[in-house]
Amino acid sequence: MVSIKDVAKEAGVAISTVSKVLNNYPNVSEKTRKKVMDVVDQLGFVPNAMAASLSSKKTGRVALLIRLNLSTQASDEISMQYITGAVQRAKELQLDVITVFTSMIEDMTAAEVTNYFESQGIKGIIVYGMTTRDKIVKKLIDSGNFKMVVIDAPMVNRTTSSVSIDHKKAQIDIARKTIQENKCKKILYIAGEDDGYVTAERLEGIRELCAEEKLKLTVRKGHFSELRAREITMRYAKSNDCVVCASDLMAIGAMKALIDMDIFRPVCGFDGIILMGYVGKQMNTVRQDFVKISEEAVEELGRLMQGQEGRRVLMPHTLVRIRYEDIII
Amino acid sequence: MVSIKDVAKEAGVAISTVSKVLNNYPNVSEKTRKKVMDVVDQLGFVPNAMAASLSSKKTGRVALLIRLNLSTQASDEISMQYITGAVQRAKELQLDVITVFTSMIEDMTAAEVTNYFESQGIKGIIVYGMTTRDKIVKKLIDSGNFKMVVIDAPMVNRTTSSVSIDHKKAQIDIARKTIQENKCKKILYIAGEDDGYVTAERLEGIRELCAEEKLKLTVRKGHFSELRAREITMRYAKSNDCVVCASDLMAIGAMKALIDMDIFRPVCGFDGIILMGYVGKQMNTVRQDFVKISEEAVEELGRLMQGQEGRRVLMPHTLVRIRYEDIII
DNA sequence: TTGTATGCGTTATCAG
DNA sequence: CTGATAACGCATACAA
Repeated sequence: MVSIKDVAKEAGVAISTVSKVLNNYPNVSEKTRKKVMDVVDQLGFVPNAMAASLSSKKTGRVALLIRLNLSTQASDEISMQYITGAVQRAKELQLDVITVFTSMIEDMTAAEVTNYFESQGIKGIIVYGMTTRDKIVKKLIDSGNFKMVVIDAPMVNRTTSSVSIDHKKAQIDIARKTIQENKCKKILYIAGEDDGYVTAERLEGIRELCAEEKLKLTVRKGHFSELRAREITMRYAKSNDCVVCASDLMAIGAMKALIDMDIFRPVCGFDGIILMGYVGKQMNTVRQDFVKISEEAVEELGRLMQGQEGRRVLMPHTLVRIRYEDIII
Repeated sequence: MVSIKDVAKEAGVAISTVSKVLNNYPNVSEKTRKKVMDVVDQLGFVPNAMAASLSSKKTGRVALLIRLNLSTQASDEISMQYITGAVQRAKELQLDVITVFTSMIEDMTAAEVTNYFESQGIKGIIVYGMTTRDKIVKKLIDSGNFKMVVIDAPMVNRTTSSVSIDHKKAQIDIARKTIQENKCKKILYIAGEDDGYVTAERLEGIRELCAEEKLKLTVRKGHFSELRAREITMRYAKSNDCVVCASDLMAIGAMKALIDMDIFRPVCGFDGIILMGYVGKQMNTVRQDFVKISEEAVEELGRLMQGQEGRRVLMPHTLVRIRYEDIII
């Protein structure tokens, strides 16, 4: 393995000079800079990241903390897009990411998790799918030991930023569109999980809309489960004229139930997953760009690691209808 | 951050002694071992992985080299399961993984990729979705610089193992089952991509079966594309009585085409993705356990890193029918 | 502007 | 069995 020493020798300069060139120090003559860079290119030298971080106490390592909800198709799709966005942007920012699933740390204490991450040289963490019950993540955030970015949870402090779409507004937008298109009066809302931060925000949205528009609102908890949504629809759809769901998966469950019941009710979902194109009936849904959200999270983490303070970052959403013709490739 | 020095001081021994305890060296008295371990637990000490690998020249870092085919639902699901299996097993084996997409290295030379991985302390690589056109990966394998495990491609040498199901046999199994159940005589086979290793193996399987059973066989290339499969089905299904597809996605495309054509032909797929449950019509398919395959790949990589030679590892497959009732949660 | 020397947290070699 | 001490590859304060 070619080291900085080899480069120094070959270029006829001191190790520290090579280091300075590599790290863009100001006080290096253009001549030596070029000489060094030539040798670097010639030898194909790439600094040993381990040694560099050991010496400088700085690393570019960040962890992606991902909750594997269930093995539903939907969450796989979303998780993969999160990972894709993060890994790509990280590469561009010269960061390297390691992927960690919450299941792997859930039997550790916060101190153990901290030690583990620190031993791995991890300086930043992006949290996907945090719930109100995540005590360990909460402690990590409060400790200030790591720079953190939390997706979809309103955690902000000096070392923590949040990145998400405006869930409340998105829920209002998609529900209003669906309701207006079909002139609905009685809304069945199938909500998500109690412990999800987004559940509360979306619920607030639909409540506000229904109050404003003087619509009758029935709320049931679907726990982001397709099956539960199906059951709820079977039971309550007849006495309502619209089914608003807090996730696409639940919207699919509801729609399939309606088909089986042989009645029509407009249904809208949330997330914009491709699966929506396979159900047969088109539905309105909120499209979140999970890749972009994750890219932005990495970028925000980069800013935090450069000393900036935590803040709330809002990402745009769009209203779409996913058709089979659009997704088939 | 608590270091080995702190532990040594607290335990009243030398740094080297602590190191020996940590690395299970033989020549340490039980008494000092316990004394040291107590302090380790008490201080919550975890060795700095960077420093350790810098010193020992050993690391437990492996890279997952993943090809993002297209943003089709199917490949997201499969990729995510690969990642899940790898990350989980890696954690158990005390390895840490970094995720790399082939798109990120495709504009580099093999030498650059090697330098990059070496600079990151990566000793092993698992390759998912290698094609016959992957020159860089091929060079990586031939160079012997890394221990490698290749999924679904028959690359084996001293430092390289392959892990996969028996694609030929699986294709024969699923096709035979479908053909027998429906007493078919004329088979339309929609194959995958020319540059995929599995494509050739599966094709060999269906050819062998048709020759053996004296069935008429028509082969068309679907390029793993749902749309292409649809088009092929539209054109050739009427003159055949069975559609065998080299992937579930193509099977879905074929089935939807048949429904639109309003004719019935038995269709079978390959992979066992959950999406199959959403199409309405049940189909036979080969189920691959991608999580287990990836776990096995990590384990095999571990063996290689411990000095064992490369070999071919075959994983089991099963024949299934995916119904909506089974996947809804 | 360049070079020398020290240290980062470990492992490993070699005396004791 | 235990303890100094020299690497590992690099960054950096300081000297030249």
